[in-house]
Amino acid sequence: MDPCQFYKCLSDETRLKSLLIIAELGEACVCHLMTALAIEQPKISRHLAELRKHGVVIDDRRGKWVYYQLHPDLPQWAKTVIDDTRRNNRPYFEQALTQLRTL
Amino acid sequence: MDPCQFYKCLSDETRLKSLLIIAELGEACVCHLMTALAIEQPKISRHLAELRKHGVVIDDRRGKWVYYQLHPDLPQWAKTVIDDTRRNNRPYFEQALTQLRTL
DNA sequence: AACAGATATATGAAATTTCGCATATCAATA
DNA sequence: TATTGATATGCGAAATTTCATATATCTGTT
Repeated sequence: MDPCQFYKCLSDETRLKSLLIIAELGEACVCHLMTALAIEQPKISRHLAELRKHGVVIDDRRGKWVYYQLHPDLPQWAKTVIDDTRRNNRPYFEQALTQLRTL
Repeated sequence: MDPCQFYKCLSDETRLKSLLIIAELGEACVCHLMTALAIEQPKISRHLAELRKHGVVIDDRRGKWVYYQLHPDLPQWAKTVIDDTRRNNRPYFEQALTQLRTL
């Protein structure tokens, strides 16, 4: 995992918030992230594809839904970075979590 | 410190390697970074200006040289991210450190 | 097989980032 | 103050990223 490439993955609001939500909940499907972030489906799919392409997440199709999780082989330092960010920036994605609970 | 903005700062090779070198050594001046990374002066200066603009580093002029350090008010989580990256990706910037020692 | 819901991808335009080169600024010293 | 070494910035071109829209794919159901 090239650190610069990893940080490019985190350097977009849609991707970063998606990752933080996925890390917080353990997993999230596309329709959840659409609601949480209030964005269009192609946009979230394209950003998730980017994260998948670089080994940051894996996808898991269950029927019509596709669930995303952090990649289990993500290096420990990268997991630590995500977790550190998640625990210390709650206000950054709190509203997305709140929106998600309306489902 | 907006986490997405912070990661944008880390998402360029010149900026990331500069930051890791600065974190490793405590401080570094522009001419050191030019040698370490083998890049032109205007390029390194512009990237350092970007880091300064977003509160990631501070500059300290001593005579003709300008030394850069991590911003002392950088949030702890951000310092932890940089340090975690530095300790676990030594090969990523090892050659730059080696080049630096030739001075 | 036809259909509907959920997700992925193709494509071209718009926005942003990065770069190279020229030039400006700043500090020490002759 | 003229000069030199070190660093910063202005600017247009090139490269990269992001987006909206349309369309394709995949799955479960009728």
